[in-house]
Amino acid sequence: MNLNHYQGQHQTQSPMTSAHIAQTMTLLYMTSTELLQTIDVELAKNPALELVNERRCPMCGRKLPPQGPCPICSQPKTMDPDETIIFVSPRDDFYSYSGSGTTYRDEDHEDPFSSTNLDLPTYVLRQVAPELEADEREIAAMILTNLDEDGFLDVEMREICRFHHTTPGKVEAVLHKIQRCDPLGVSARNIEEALLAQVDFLSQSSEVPEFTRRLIADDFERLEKRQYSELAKIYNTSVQTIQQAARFISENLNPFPSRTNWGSFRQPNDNTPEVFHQPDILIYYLDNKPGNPLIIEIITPSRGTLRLNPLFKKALKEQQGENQEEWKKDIDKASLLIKCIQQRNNTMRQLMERLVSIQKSFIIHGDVHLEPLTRAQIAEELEVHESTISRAVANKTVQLPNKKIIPMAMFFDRSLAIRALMRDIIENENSAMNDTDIRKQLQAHGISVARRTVAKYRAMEGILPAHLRRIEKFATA
DNA sequence: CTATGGCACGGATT
DNA sequence: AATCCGTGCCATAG
Repeated sequence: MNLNHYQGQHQTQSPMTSAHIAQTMTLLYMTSTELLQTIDVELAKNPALELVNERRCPMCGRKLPPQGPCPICSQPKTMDPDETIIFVSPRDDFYSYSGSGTTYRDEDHEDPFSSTNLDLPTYVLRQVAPELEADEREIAAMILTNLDEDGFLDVEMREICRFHHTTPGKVEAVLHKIQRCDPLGVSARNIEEALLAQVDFLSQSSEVPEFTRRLIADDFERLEKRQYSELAKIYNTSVQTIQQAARFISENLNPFPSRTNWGSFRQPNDNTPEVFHQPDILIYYLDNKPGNPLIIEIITPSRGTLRLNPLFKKALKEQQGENQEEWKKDIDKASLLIKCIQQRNNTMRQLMERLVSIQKSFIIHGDVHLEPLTRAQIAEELEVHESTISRAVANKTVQLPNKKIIPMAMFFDRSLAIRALMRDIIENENSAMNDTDIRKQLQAHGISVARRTVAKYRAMEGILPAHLRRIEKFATA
């Protein structure tokens, strides 16, 4: 409520312009990682914008200690488990909070933000350089300057060899070392290579399911097409084993590692499995104790507080130079950005407030409890345009109390609950049921879907058809 | 003959 | 306007 004071001031002073709306839309569409990059770019080229080394709560404006969220806004008033606390949290420990570990190595204790100040080639070169001989460094430099926007190698091996008068073997060796840097898999020649680098790294510290490496290396095409039963035959193993590996791959590996910190906006039409590393929103129990109130933390990237540079403003007033027009523009742009970021935070907060209150039991108890919900419904309740909600949801990810990172769009999945229920039914079946039987079971739970739809859901969940399940589950019965 | 997957259509959603 | 999703119809494998 005090928030409205804070925001209202700005809004009444200068009414919405079309530029304002346009920028709010763009910012809303961005994930917190992308927002961070945008702010960095803007800081670099706009002298009117200033980053002061002082953290302030984005909601109430209070000064904050160097670490952590606003102690007032994030403080629950009661310990009532029905209470939820929502706050916008300025964070700079971008790499550590998601806990995924795939893209960040502990070895380099550099300031995590060194990566955002450097460009990708320099950042990677600094990591490998100590391990390389002088001639190898030149090769590494050539490799790193020939990366495409996704961090993939965009030059033929032959060309590198010719240029440096060296053997493919030597280039391979350098390439291999580079690929083991952060972001893991950078400079790969294809997705498979990037994934393999990550598998190798993960298998040092944790268990990786059987066949994972071989699947990526030898049968990536079939894997992408999800031909699990075929693969099972080739590897002479059960379909479950293959599915486990596939699941591991899509949950833990990132086909475009360089996008996590560097890449430009992602293409939504990828058919490659999506992987999420840096959530935009965290949901957890207070003190991580189930039963405690839920905490909703909306991440906004910051290393300090953005504001208009007061010196710059003063200089503008005093000096009547010919640059005045330019400077005026800079100031307008800077204040616009600041305002739009506030608006973005505000919208996200309102959205999450509704979303959590509707889907609370999904968050706590799992997939089966997801309420059917459309973006349009939320838009109506919040009295904003549908497209606003669409943008706010698009590309965002949420970390649930069980540490799973899911796309925010999952809150609007119409069939998730049904599919989860279907899973349950099939897991507890006494004999392999065909799709028609499953349909009947679902109907008993008050859900009526067509037989054909059951088949589709089964396929989505990677569950085998009845006659194959008979063999897998009820062997020779 | 039965169970399932492919294709395509239409309505809902974004 | 574009995309997603549930469904019906039909071919085919078992």
